[in-house]
Amino acid sequence: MRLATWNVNGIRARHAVVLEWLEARRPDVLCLQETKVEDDKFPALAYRALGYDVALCGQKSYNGVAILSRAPLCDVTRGLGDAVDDPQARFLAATAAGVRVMTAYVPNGEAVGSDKFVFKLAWLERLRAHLERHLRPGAAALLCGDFNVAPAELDVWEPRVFAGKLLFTLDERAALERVKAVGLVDVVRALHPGARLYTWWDYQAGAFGRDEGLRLDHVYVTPALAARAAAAEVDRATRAGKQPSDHAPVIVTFRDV
DNA sequence: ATGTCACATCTAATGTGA
Repeated sequence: MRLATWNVNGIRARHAVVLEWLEARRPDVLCLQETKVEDDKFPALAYRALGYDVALCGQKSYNGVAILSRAPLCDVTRGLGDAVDDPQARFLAATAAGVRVMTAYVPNGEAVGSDKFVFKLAWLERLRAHLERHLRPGAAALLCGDFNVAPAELDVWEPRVFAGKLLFTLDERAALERVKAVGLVDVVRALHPGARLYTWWDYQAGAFGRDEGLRLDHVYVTPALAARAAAAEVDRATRAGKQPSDHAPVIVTFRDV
């Protein structure tokens, strides 16, 4: 299985780019974040025409996640399924070819210490609790998406600039670490220890040209899947191309899945 | 230095969110 995750920053604004990319790269599964559209306005027909099944969890204007899969999707669940009354469309899970695929768009947090920052930390804890309820030891499962957290110094272009800043605070990194600690492996980092593999660059100030990026998009997998991980890449060419999202696709290949 | 996008709204310039 070849799986990709991509924060597209608006599926309608990115439709032509995503279609062209899908035709060229043909991943088995593509998880999308920040689709920014209600489900009945998602351009699902075009993806179905390319042979992809489509599962959606969207809303008007903001957030929104989707899973596209060449194998039929089953057991689709939307949201974290806890007691919190939360209208934000940020989590979707479905099973594709026997693999439980979960995708998340973690809140950005706006500013350190803000209400949205507090919500972000609480959301990560809710995500951890969801995984604890649903992940089974030995299962083939993965959690991918835009986590809006750079886990380590290697994942920010200048650690001194980012110390204590949004996306890199110790609180955010600890909350993400607790998610991972349910029993998941950061498979891109496992395959590329020591590599600078940014996935997001600010649209402003020529950040991409200067390679001033952050690694915010991650693929976490169970040990069963980690053992089958053969390759991982960040598709920087797409970020460099026309009408880019500010995030690049991350692609992971698993053998015998 | 601010530098950019996407989306919504009293369809044109502005606010919100990232």
